[in-house]
Amino acid sequence: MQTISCPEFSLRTTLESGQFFRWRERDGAFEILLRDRVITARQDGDELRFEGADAPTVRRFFALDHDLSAIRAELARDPVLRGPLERFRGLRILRQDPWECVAAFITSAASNIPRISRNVRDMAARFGTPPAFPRPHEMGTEPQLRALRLGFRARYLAEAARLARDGRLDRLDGPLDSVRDALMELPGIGGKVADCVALFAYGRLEAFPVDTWVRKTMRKLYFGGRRVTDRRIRSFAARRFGPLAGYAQQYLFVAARSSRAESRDSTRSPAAARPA
DNA sequence: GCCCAGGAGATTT
DNA sequence: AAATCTCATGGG
Repeated sequence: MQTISCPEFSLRTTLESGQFFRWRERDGAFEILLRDRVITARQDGDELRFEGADAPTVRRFFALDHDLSAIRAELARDPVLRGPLERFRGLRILRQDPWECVAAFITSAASNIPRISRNVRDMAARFGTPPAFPRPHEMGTEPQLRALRLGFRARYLAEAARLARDGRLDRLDGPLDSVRDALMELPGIGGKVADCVALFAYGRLEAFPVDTWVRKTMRKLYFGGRRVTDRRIRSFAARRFGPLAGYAQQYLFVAARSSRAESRDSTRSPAAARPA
């Protein structure tokens, strides 16, 4: 068991923010599957206690090198973000493995976080070398993936694995738009998933993934409820949040999702109220 | 039964 | 360039 200092960090908020799916809470600790490692971690204030990997690996994955105080200060210049920044204090953008991130977000199409987690777990159990997620050359065929109930995503995953095996995820750098275009050459990766991978795996903090929740909340908060194209939302975010757009996006995303959960909890009628 | 879900891709308008 | 359909599956 090791301990490292982790000021301005919330392990729980970060893991629960829907950017990474290979973790679970168990016996009061978090079990995190990082590449071929099982990391058990527990946060106690500004200290992170963990085992299963070395400190540099853990610091890099949790992006403890990001100056979150400075990021928050900069983004808090926008009054709209102050609530989310405070409420979800300590949320960081992780550094994930590119292929795992690609596979996870291909499955994310028209899905939801619990189901994505299950899909990722199923693929790992079926094709990987436990506890690692399958490398591209280990991935199953389309029929094998369909058997895991991945639906129309099965073909995308099988083909994307082939391209990843050919090195199509290697050395992606340069302007964000060129990284995006390179990612979008893989089937099942459109603009939104490309931005997720750029942000969560390639450390491109200026990427601004526009999903259904971000679209909804951006319309409401910045466009007077008018409907706008995703392209316009992205260019607005680039201008307004600059190189930290991705951080802004993640705080907006969790805030939008939590307000949904609250309204659902308060409006759902108890089972007893249902006619028998 | 209907609707929506961290969409993408193809087709139509 | 925007609107519309389809693609599978699961949960509310």
